Amino acid sequence: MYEKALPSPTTGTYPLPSQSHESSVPTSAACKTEGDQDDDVDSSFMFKPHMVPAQFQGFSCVESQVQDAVMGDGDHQLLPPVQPQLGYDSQDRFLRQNIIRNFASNSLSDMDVPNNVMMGSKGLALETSQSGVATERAPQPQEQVIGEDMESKPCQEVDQKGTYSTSGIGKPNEDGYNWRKYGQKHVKGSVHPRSYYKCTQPNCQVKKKVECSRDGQITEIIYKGAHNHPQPQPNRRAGLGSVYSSNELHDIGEVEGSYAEAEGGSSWRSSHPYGSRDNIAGSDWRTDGIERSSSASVVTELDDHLSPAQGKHLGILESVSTPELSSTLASHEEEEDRTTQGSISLGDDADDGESESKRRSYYKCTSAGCSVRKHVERAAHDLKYVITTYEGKHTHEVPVARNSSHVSANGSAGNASRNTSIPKSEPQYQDLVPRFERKPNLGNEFFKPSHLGGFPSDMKFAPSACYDMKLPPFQTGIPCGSFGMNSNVNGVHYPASLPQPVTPVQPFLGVQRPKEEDTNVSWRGYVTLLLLLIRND
DNA sequence: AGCCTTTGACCAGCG
DNA sequence: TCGCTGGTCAAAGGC
Repeated sequence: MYEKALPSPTTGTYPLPSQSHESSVPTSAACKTEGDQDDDVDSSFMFKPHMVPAQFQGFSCVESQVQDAVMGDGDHQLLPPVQPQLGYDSQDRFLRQNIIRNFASNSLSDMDVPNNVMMGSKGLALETSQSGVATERAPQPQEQVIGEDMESKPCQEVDQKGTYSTSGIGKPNEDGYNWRKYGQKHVKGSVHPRSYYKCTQPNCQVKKKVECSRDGQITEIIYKGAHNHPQPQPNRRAGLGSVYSSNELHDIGEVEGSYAEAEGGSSWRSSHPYGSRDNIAGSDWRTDGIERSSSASVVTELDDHLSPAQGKHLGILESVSTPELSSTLASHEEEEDRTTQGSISLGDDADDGESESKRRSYYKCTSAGCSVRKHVERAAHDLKYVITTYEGKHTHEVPVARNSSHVSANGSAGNASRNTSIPKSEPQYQDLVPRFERKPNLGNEFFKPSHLGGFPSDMKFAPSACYDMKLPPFQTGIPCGSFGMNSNVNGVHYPASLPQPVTPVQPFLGVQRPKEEDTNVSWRGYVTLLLLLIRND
């Protein structure tokens, strides 16, 4: 089971909404290769074709093509199999497995989505930084809408009394420890019941609170305390198949994903506690706390008796791993967060890359009345992959100011006045030049704005900013031209108009940060670049 | 028999 | 002091 763990914490794991209004998107016909994929969602970080919403199929198609280009063997696995590795994010696995179950149990037809719910506009953005193998994520369910409907098909069992039953859904012991449920309450302010678990180890005082949505997804896990014992062997009757090393738990609290990337020309609010509450690079990225909707949020409460050193270690885990971010997103609240949230397993040697890979940021569009969200995360399997999931449909037009500005190579934005918290010189990031001066003739529906961030198809875009691409620098110093980029690789044709990046490229190990100029239209650049990079991966 | 979940009751903190 | 709320206890029952 774990040997097939998905490379991304949330890939292929969300119930997929109907995509009623995305009829313009090429579907399976154009991405037929997707249909050949293995049904085992665990194995290959991919989606069942019938579960892929139309708009995602578009991306899936891109990925398939890309994968063909990369692998050249017809294997449409989007990503290489993930080998079991010690220290792999247990939370990711935990959530992943949980979500996988839901994903597997939910087809599009199973979703009862009210017409007034903009689930159909959920978009999927493919982002890549260097090697360019795109990752994709299924849309996150809008728990507030779908999950609330008891009349819809709840994945979570509801017993005869109408109460929740957490049994069989995201077993709380899937983090590798054995837990005994000692209570359940319906807390105020949450639509989901909260279950209380204790570690079954005699002298272990670790507790955790788990909230599950009706569709069975764990929306929140709060750990309290630290295990004083090694992880038990997975021979218990419950939680079979959940084998997490004890040091995986150190990741549980690490949802403090803090990189953000502004796109769509909209303002975003990060739900991440470390999120870019500042107007990072010009977009209104704000944090609004732990996201509790679709994908789970996991917060670890540090036990009171944690030593200062331990607490310090936590801070290291969350900040040092992403120094760029710390430099740009630090705030007094961050310090506070560090003291209240963290990982449990304190003695582990946290791999910086691994920690970084688990950083998961949530953003909300700050435009009034606009409920669009996006979720940016780094794929767990490979830090080079950044996964952005869009949820909802913008109800407003793209802020003009953000479309009309360009970013200089050093990251300073044209609308620098909005970037008061961000150093104008941003060595970690740079535009991938050249910007497109004209539209790449992709001729692909996938790149319609409506599929890239949920903007209405009739959204107007500022041409001048259409193809700005914001990508992190590459370290290799190898000009893209040396990658042998051409318009036809492995039989995959790439539009001749695709830009030929000429800047040195470096592996992206940092965090992408939002940029004001990252308009929705720049996503085209992302996708285009994706193709370019993957060809030369 | 042991372990677990369920669930109503109880307790403590807080405004 | 009271009511609200979150957290915990413990009996009952299931597996």
